[in-house]
Amino acid sequence: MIKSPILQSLVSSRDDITHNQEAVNTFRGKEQEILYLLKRCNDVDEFKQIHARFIKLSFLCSSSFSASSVLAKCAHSGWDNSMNYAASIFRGFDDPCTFDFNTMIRGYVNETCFEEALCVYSEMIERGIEPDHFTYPFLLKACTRLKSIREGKQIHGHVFKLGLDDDVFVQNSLISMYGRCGEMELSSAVFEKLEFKTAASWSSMVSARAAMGMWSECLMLFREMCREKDLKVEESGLVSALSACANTGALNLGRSIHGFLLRNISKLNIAVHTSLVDMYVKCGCLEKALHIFKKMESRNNLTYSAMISGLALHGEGEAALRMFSEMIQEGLESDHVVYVSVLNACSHSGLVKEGRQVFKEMLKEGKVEPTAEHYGCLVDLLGRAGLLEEALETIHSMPIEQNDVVWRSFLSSCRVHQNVELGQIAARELLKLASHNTGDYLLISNMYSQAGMWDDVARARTEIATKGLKQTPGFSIVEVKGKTHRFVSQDRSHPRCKEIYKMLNQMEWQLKFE
DNA sequence: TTAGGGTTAG
Repeated sequence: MIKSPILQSLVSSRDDITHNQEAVNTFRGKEQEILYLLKRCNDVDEFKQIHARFIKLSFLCSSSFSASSVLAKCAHSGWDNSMNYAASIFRGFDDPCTFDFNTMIRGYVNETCFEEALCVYSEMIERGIEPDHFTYPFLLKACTRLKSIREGKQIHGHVFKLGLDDDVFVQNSLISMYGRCGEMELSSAVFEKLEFKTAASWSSMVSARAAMGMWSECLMLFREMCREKDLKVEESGLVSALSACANTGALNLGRSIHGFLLRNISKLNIAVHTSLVDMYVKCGCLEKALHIFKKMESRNNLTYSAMISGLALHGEGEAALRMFSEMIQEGLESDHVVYVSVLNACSHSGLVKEGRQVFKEMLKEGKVEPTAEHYGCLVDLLGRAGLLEEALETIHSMPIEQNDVVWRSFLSSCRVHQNVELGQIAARELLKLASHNTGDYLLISNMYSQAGMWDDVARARTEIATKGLKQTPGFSIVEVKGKTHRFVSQDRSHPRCKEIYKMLNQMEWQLKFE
């Protein structure tokens, strides 16, 4: 029983056709109509049935154009297993053209099957099909995601040989590929050679630095970009810059970008809003972040995880849990990042019961596979609350590999709660996993010194010295009234150092009292 | 058919 009107129309067209020239002519006339219907079809089963009819009819006469269109429709549909089906169509082609190879590469990249995309490209080269300027942006994206710099460089060579190195899309893809693979000099070299630097070229440079966590370089480039005349600054570059502001505490610049966005873009999209929320939250303006969040027309998981982790950062664990409930009520499904944010919020607000419950529900639902991050949060939650035995049991119950972070978190809790016996277990496991980490030896040494075990302190310190390890002091940055202040651990160089440490002592005392 | 964007443990 065929319910679909589209299929009914096709069946009647097939019934009319007989194996003669008249039928062929009829089909030729129908071909465009079939392609039109195929393009409009939104359902995988419907597509498969139409495709089956298409095959039956097309042995009479089919243009490679039609076949390529069918393949493209399938490869870019986003349906479940669409690429498997697309591959079966593709394998049926005797002489796939450049467009067909591009379709397959693009399809695989969109489905995050990057290695498959590279394999299709290899086959393309082996079969002597010449790539074009559409091939490389997709392919370079695959290299970027795989961090395959070796393949990326080889492909750059092909681009050069084929004379496609003057295509602006290919150039920008190269900038992005090199930048995100950590090859900043090569990325800049491609950028500097550009005859016309477009908004996307700048954006590729800025966002690659943001993706690598090079926040100050990112902002430097962003400022340079803003000085360019006749350049229409687009949202993507601004989003990366906002991310850099968030991570460096550059509130003033973040505010300016927000102002620029409001003045120049009529309707801000969800990504821009999310980065604004994140920027305000990380720069200390929780209320402003909440205001933007509440005014948003629609929100997704990324928006919620930014807001939930923001609330956690500000010590608002219960509000973070309420936000999580709202997200579920809004019909969104929690993903692994949101769970990390929620568990983290519980951990930092001492919400042990709630955190346990969230973790239990996550396992019960089974939609999100627990990762080391989730276990890390749970161990941290239990450890901070002094439930060291339960934290240790949690580590032992992990169905995945225990990593250094989990043991470090547990060790830290053992130190805080002065349990040297369990701390020694953690220290042993940690040193097995991550050697040459100065911070770990210091953590171990501090634990022993608190317990007055001076021989063990000396052993840990000797270990640091004999291994020649050096510790980079940690720091935090805050911007107050347009001025950036950096607080480096143990730093005494500030002119008002005495007052700062007096205030810190006072705060510590008050916290202990509370 | 093509480039560039947001969230996450310790």
